[in-house]
Amino acid sequence: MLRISKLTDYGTMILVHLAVQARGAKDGVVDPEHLCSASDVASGTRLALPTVQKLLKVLARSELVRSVRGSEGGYALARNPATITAAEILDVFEGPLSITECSTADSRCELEDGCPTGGAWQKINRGIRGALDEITLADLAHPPREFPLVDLSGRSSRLRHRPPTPGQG
Amino acid sequence: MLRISKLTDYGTMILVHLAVQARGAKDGVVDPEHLCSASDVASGTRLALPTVQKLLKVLARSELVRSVRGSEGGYALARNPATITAAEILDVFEGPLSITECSTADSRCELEDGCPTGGAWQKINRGIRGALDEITLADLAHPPREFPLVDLSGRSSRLRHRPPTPGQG
DNA sequence: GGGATACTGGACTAAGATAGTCCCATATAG
DNA sequence: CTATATGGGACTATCTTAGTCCAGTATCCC
Repeated sequence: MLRISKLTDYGTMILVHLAVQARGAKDGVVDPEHLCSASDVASGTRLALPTVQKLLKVLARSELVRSVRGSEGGYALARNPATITAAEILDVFEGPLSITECSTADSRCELEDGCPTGGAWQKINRGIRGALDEITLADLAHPPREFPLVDLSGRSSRLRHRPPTPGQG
Repeated sequence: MLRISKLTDYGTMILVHLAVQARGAKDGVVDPEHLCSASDVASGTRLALPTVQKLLKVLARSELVRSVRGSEGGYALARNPATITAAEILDVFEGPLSITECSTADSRCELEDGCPTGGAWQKINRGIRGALDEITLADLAHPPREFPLVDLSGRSSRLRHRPPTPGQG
């Protein structure tokens, strides 16, 4: 129906990984300052390293992730996961685009006469955004058991992330 | 942020056009049986004729539009616009896809351990769908002044019939 | 200071999706 | 039979996406 790109999906996985690491999932010690290198994240998420590097660069430029350069450097969340919303995450990766081009502020509609739907799409857009504002990264990073999981079928219905084959090319 | 394709947008315009025509906007006579040819729709919406033909074919195969072949044939809405939701419209053009591939039933996740976000994405998805279920084609076809509020505090309520907005006219 | 580590910025390409057009078959009215 | 319209696809340029790679810069540690 409505889609986000794979990269956005991967980026969310990365953020979840950072949140879990800050929580100290590995050794039980909570450390919000814990830095993860791109390699750490790649192995932790099983995503391809170049892809992870690319996405972390994007994240570091946003308000969501901070970076430390140099040896012993790495990435960490810039804010508490509970204050990072799904809407913000999507904005980082997909830009502030709306579901239709006309819903953005700076686009001109060449079909105004034949297009009496603009207002409605904007309404829909706001509704969607409202839904996305209600979910935080902390929610995403929590174990899924606490969530009302909808079992769609007998099969595994979790997110499918195909690890990009590190092809030669 | 989240995008629908241009074709979906065009398709919605076409549906709005059919709804307005059925309402008798042209000559003031309400006629739900009024057939519009693809050419009519193209000139009415100012979209290119081949594109309109393509989209009408898709619509005719759905439950939303019926068609009559042959001379004097054409297209008309198959149901009352108040019973056609935005979610249904998107389903016709974009398929029943969710915002992530894995939110659909028949996809398998190869990285279950690294992907603890499935439940949350589904929650987001449900919220979005709830917003889309609240808007009907009748709403889209009405002047956008007065509009029903989208409440997505809760979950998606099933198809909800809205009385035609009395403000029109 | 020098080397190793790790982020920064951007270019590049292969693959896929999208938008748009066109052709021919089929159905119906007159 | 002919004109009018829909039905079902095939087809192709174009854009977007996903993924990789390279050269540069900052920092730590010895």
